[in-house]
Amino acid sequence: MKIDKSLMTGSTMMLILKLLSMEDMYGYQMIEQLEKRSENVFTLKAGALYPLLHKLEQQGILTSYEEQSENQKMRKYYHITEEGRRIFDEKQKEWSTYTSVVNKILGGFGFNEG
Amino acid sequence: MKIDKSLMTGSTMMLILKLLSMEDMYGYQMIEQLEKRSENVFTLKAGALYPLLHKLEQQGILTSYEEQSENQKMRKYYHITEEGRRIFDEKQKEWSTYTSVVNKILGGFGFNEG
DNA sequence: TGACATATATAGATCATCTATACAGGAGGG
DNA sequence: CCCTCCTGTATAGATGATCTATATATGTCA
Repeated sequence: MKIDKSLMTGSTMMLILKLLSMEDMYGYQMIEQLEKRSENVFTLKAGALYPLLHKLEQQGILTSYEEQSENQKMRKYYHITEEGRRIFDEKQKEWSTYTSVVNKILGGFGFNEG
Repeated sequence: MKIDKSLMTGSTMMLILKLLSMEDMYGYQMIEQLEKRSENVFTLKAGALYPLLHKLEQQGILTSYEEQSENQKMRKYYHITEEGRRIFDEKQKEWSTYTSVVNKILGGFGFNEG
């Protein structure tokens, strides 16, 4: 199922941090992983990802290092910092609050409740 | 708890349609309701709401009519159309898909899964 | 040779939201 | 009396995250 792109605004960074909290990854790999793990719901574009990674690196949330792949191609791996893990925890809490509030509203309520 | 505004991008319209699927409301009332029902998580700004309502009316998702309040002040009430209810159903399904996919990714997964 | 996948990168467009501001009437305090 | 705040709707311009399009470079497969 394809979903409205505007819905994922704000959760992209959290998902990237989730991936990196498990293992170091390079950009292209993150795109593939998100697509596969989400059953094609998330098709994050390269033009959105790379600027985001650069920004997170500038903010000290990620660090990067280069490594050659088997076929001699350069890959830029990203690693989450301690600060990054702290931010990730925060984002996860925000996500939980946000979704539970929306679900509560969607669940309906009587007119005399509040 | 205050959450990142970018998270709510995309769900605002759905929440407005949810409110209107229960009863006709005027703009200011929607802002108050969302704030109250969400325990201050959603503080939708007037400058965001009114242009959105106008757009939804243009698209045939809402209709509007004017009514005087007790103190003679004009209020513009909005009513959801059949088309609007159809769109709302769609949005709810998207929301459900989106959150379950994100939660699945956040739930973690082994490295040999897919 | 030509298309396609891998891999990173930037420029400019789009779109939903924000802040700031405007108008207008009523309530309350200094 | 004036100032501020609350109700109520509205628009202009800024912001910020994402998009599309494009660029570069190499490897593979037909």
